Amino acid sequence: MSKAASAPKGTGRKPASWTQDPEGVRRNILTVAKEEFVENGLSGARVDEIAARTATSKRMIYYYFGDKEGLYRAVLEEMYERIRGFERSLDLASLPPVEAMTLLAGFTFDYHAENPDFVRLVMVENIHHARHLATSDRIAALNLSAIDMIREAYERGVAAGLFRPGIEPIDIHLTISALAFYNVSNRASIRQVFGHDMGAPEALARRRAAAIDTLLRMLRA
Amino acid sequence: MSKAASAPKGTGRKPASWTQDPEGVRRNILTVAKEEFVENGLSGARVDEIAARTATSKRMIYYYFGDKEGLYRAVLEEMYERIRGFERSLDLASLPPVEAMTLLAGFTFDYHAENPDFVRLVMVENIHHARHLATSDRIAALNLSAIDMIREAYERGVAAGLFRPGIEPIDIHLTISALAFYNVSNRASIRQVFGHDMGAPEALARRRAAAIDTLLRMLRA
DNA sequence: GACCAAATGAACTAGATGGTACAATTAACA
DNA sequence: TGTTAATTGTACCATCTAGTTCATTTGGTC
Repeated sequence: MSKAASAPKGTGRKPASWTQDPEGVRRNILTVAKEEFVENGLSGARVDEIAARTATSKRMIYYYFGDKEGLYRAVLEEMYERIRGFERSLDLASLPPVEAMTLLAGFTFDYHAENPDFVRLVMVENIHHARHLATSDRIAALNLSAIDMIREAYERGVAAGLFRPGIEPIDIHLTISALAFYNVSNRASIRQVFGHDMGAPEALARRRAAAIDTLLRMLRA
Repeated sequence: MSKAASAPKGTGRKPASWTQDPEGVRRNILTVAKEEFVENGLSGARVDEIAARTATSKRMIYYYFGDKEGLYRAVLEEMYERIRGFERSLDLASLPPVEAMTLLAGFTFDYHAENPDFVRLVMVENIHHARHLATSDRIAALNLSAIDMIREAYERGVAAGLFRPGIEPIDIHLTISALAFYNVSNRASIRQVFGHDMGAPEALARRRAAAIDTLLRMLRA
């Protein structure tokens, strides 16, 4: 990936003579930082630990990101921008209403299941009352469009007599998200309390089908 | 509540001559600790801060709970035991299937909405991979019976031709919990990203109705 | 009222942690 | 080739933090 990350592996120390690679260093830091924040949260993550696992030094973290919170915010912003990219790639408008909703629910479920890192970071951010989302210009400029996409497909469905009227698009989104989010976010406690492993392929597949089915039943006229 | 907590308010220091009150001190510590862990998580909470807000001293925290994790575990155990108590108070078996499910979904939704502290602690514990739930004997002995209650009501519903067969009780539980948990756990980020305040009474009421309705539609034959 | 275990107070500490000072090296460009 | 801003390395520090030491007081028991 990044030049810096692939350069000196064994020692962890750069040679006396090195080559500049701002972007590489930045990426390398972000990658490691994400893992740390995902695993330990904002308060639990250690700057020294991040620095140690990096191909560069603690000095550079502060050079590029200012402080620990700045680094955390950068990680958060990157993650949300990534989602935004996936979201844009979905073309619900070209599908019939029921298929559009099925696709959206399935995609949302899969994205959460395949990206527990995302789920964990959102949990961490919520523990902190989304204070960093609130103060990030990059995220404010993002304009997540999930709700608009849902509204469009839903209204087509209502017009076609497939969906019952009177449902708020935000409620559709919340239902989809809740079902996708919960069994990733709470996988550990569910396993402890009920002895049920949500990570197992069969459990996951059944849950996926249930999520889609639940959504469609909620929408149907 | 506790004698210790109500004794010397202004100064925070006990008089030269004090009276022993083990249970009061214990309760006082647990109450303050819960607030701190709920607000800042396990890593973010500060033992000194907890001690300062207590009517007693840091010394007593370590005397009664061993270490920070011991205190956290005690808070967690108390919370789960409280849930268990509420759970037992529900008498689904004496209600018709549909009413039983409606009651359970409504109760679960309300409990989460009214106890964001509970939701936040569960989030914190999941960030830590439920490691403390796993090592707690008190919680292992709890035998949460939600699943059994659901199975009983569900099977009666199927027998009466009201519910469709083939649904796993755990899936019913997961659907109920997900819908109740998500809009409390993710309230902050939802508000930032979508500008939608889940705490507002109307939003909450609509969401409550949607949760119950969604569950019943999922179950109906 | 002497004795002892339980309960409590006050001060202290070793190590961790976020952050910095200072200096050196590199790369772009006149 | 000399100048300069952007990058990077090394060593360091002030403060915070979990946990402890040592001594004292209380309340029950014989």
